Amino acid sequence: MEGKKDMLSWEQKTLVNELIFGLEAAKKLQARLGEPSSSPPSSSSRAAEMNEILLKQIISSYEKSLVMLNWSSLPPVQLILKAGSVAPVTHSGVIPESPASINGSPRSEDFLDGGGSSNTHRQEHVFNSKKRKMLPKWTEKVRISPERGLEGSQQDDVYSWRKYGQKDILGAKFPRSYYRCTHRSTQNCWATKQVQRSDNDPTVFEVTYRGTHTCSRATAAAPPPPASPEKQDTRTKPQIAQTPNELLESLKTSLTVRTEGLDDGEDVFSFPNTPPFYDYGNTNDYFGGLMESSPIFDVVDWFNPTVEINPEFPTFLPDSIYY
DNA sequence: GAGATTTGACCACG
DNA sequence: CGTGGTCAAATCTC
Repeated sequence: MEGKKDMLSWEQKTLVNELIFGLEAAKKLQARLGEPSSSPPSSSSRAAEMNEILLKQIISSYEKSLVMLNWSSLPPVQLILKAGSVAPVTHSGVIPESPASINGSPRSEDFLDGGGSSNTHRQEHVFNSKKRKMLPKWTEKVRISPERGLEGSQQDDVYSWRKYGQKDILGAKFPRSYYRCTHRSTQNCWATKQVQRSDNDPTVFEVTYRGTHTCSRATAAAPPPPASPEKQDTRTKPQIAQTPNELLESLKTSLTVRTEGLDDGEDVFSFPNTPPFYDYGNTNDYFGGLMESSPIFDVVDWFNPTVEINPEFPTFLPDSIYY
């Protein structure tokens, strides 16, 4: 299974280069457009907003294309989504595979198989965990605040997650919950995420995503049971909800995503809440009070946020991030 | 009854 | 050998 790790074909490389080029160009444009201060919040901002959205879509497309090509070592994106409120809920980073890891098999259909033979199970497991290590991984922090509900990016929460485990982590006060995409078996979507409440600040949850969804989001969201993992977690679980578990439920909201600046680090721009004009397929139409998650965030989701090391988590972050 | 969660056990990795 | 991640049977909820 490892045999074919050779590099991409010339065409592929060229393609990747082109994509990267386009991506970079889009990002620059984005940086230029994104000057929050100069735009009057009212009138022109709408147009600007649109521009940003479109830009994001463009960038997102590039990124997705790259991801599809298995070329995930994208340069960090520099976007800062801002819920516009409180605490800088930070968003920590991502580390895409190292450039060197342009891994061969452009297609990951290998996992297919799914053959349910009990025998394969273990192997499948092993196999996956191996591959999983190569998946992009990033962490976001979601803060729950009594008034604002959730802060943090919820990009991925449009997807439906299924909890498959919980574990006490050494040195951590709170257990860590493991979720995987509900469509794992049906669509071979290997995206997973881990949710862990911060020791220091119980109102903050660190959500570590691994891998991007290969399932069709539209499909995923179509059956509107937007179950938020945390929510579910809370729900059936009379457990010791230390605190704002309920808030957690309302969780699915906006989050401050902070992707570190790449070019200059100074042009950060914030995203206003975006209008739900995006149509990712009928999706959960609602962003009502607590938006499910703005499509935009979805787009952004494809970016590989840069790691932002938080003083509070100096130790493990760097390490765990690199894979 | 289907699908999701809980929870103890298993496994791989460092 | 300890720890983190995943599995899977039992259980729960709708």
